Amino acid sequence: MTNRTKRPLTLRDVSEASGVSEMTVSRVLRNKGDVSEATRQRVQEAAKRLGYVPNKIAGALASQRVNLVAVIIPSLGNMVFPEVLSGISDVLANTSLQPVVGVTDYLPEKEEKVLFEMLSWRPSGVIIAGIEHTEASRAMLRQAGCPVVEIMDVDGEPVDSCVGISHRRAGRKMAEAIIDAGYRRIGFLGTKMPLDHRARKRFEGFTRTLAKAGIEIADQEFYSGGSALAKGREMTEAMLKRTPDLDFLYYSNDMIGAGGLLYLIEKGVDIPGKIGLAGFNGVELLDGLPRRLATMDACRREIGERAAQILVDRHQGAGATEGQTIELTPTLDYGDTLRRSS
Amino acid sequence: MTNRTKRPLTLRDVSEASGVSEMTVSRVLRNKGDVSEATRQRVQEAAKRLGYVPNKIAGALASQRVNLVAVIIPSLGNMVFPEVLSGISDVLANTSLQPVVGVTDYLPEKEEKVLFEMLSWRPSGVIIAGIEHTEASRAMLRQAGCPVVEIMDVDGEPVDSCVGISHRRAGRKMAEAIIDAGYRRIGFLGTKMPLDHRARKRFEGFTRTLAKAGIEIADQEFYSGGSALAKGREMTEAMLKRTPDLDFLYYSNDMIGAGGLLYLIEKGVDIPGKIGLAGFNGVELLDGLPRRLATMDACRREIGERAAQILVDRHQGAGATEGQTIELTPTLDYGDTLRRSS
DNA sequence: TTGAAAGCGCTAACAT
DNA sequence: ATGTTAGCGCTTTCAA
Repeated sequence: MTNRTKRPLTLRDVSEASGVSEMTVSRVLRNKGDVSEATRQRVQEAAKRLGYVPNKIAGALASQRVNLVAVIIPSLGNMVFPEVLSGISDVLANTSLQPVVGVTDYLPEKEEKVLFEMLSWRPSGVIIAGIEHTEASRAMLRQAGCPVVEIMDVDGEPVDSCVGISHRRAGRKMAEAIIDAGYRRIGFLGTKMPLDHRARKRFEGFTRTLAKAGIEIADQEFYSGGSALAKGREMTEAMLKRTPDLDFLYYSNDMIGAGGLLYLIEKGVDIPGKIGLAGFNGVELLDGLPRRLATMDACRREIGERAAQILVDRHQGAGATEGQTIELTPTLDYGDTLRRSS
Repeated sequence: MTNRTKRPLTLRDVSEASGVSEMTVSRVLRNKGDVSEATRQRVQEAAKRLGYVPNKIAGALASQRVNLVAVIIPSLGNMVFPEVLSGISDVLANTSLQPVVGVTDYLPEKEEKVLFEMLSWRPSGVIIAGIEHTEASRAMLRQAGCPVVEIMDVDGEPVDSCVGISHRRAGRKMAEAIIDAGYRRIGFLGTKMPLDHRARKRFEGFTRTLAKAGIEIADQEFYSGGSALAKGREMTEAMLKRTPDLDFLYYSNDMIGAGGLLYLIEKGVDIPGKIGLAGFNGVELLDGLPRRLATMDACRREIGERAAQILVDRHQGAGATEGQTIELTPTLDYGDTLRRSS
């Protein structure tokens, strides 16, 4: 009934057990080519009885085809990438393609390593977060011999296809909404991550737009490590102690924003009257908070879906989409913490 | 300088470019066997210049060795598995083994599919969440021909090795603490997930222990979908409206517990005096809440580390650990929402 | 509809 | 220290 030896079963074992040639067994197992119903039955019965699991390594080598899509992201821990992944999975679920995830921890050298490792499995496509890579990584992507989609960010020069939002524009949009609402003494709280280019670009777009309106960031603080919620609370307290006349706090992500929000609610501060708040990302978590934090949706799910769709299309020969860039538009959610206008 | 053809480069290309035999090129690229410094230089230069990326498919087939560890988990969305993964990654980072993640969405059929798919790549080891699997899955695991570690849960019959906690015991422990603290009118709020066996076991251990003390669950409610935080808030409100005399709420996870906590703080309810609360998991998120929810640490990180370590040991021939079960002990954190004793 | 032969790109094992 | 040979387990291609 079962395989007593430790040697994994091969096609040959199924062939012998069913009295059908290896080639025909292969055809049955892949549903390819014409096989008589009788033979098909016998083969399937034998394969099942033995508990045969095909060897994709051999199959891939022989067919020069690998149904894997390399997905390379910075982290699994912050909610944003799992959502992108789920968009990717959903689209690929209806195809023969399978996502394989690699994590870089926001480290360019690790990205290089992971990329090299994944490319050495000759995937059918690559989805990689961000548009900034080392020269070596870019070279690998160019020569991968398969479609490449850079995601999340469109501010830069993609190697091939690209799906994302403009984080500079997102920062700008938020700045405009804040100015329009009449806030003038603005503080910024973010992560101390020189390698998070998207957060950096939002910050740049934000400050630049304020500057054009003659406003300078009144105070700013960056953190690293620890629980984002707790950090948001602490940083907010510290900043308001230092600069009590602030009337708006812009957080680089929703989690620290939520921490700040909880703190201010506790203190009984009038939001958004005395002080306004906004984060970034539109994480579902926020739904349960006492008040809804203003935020901007980064289109994470859709980014995953569109990226996967590009790979699926190109996998099926539609080379038309080669090198295209899709820019999505994040929507601003005023929530309960950002006035509509002054 | 770069590969203009779309055909991926092979060892042979590097061999020709460097004037060294394929075999020696292979040795250089794998740091295996004796190669003179001079040859090594030439080969490495050529490989780098061409942008050669080795073909692991061919390598794996020839060597009958795959440096992949299949990691199969139900979900990426709820924080607990990313932490397990990071434990696994950290341990494997110092080895030649690489984790590859598959997600089952808590669906046994999908688990079967994912498992089959991953085993067809002939991984060097399998780490799979849970101890309940379909008969077909168990058969595959038995015959995988590589070490298998089932994680998270030890209440049952593992196929091979096992690392986790006893969720029944965890439920019992929480019940005991609650009883000791003098609470008597207890409500339970959880996920409507018949397939989340660990939540089910905690619930069983919990109710059974209460029953022994002559206490019955006074009210209970299960949800599915939506934001956990928001659901926790809504369910708490609904339950207290329905059964106002409850003096304790036990949540099947920290996120809904946090939702309930925020709601009750808002209402100005005396916690843990008038009503006590507890969740499960010890998620870092909780650190930023106004008060610390009582919870129980599920040893997620350590589970990942120990499981990976078992695979590493067995990969290096130490068959001694075969079939062992490691039961970790979750620690109870009283936080600010569970009295110490009556 | 089925089978036989020839690789896929690499590495183990054995020369030299 | 380097090269040669023979596969790994499949699939492609061509023949029957």
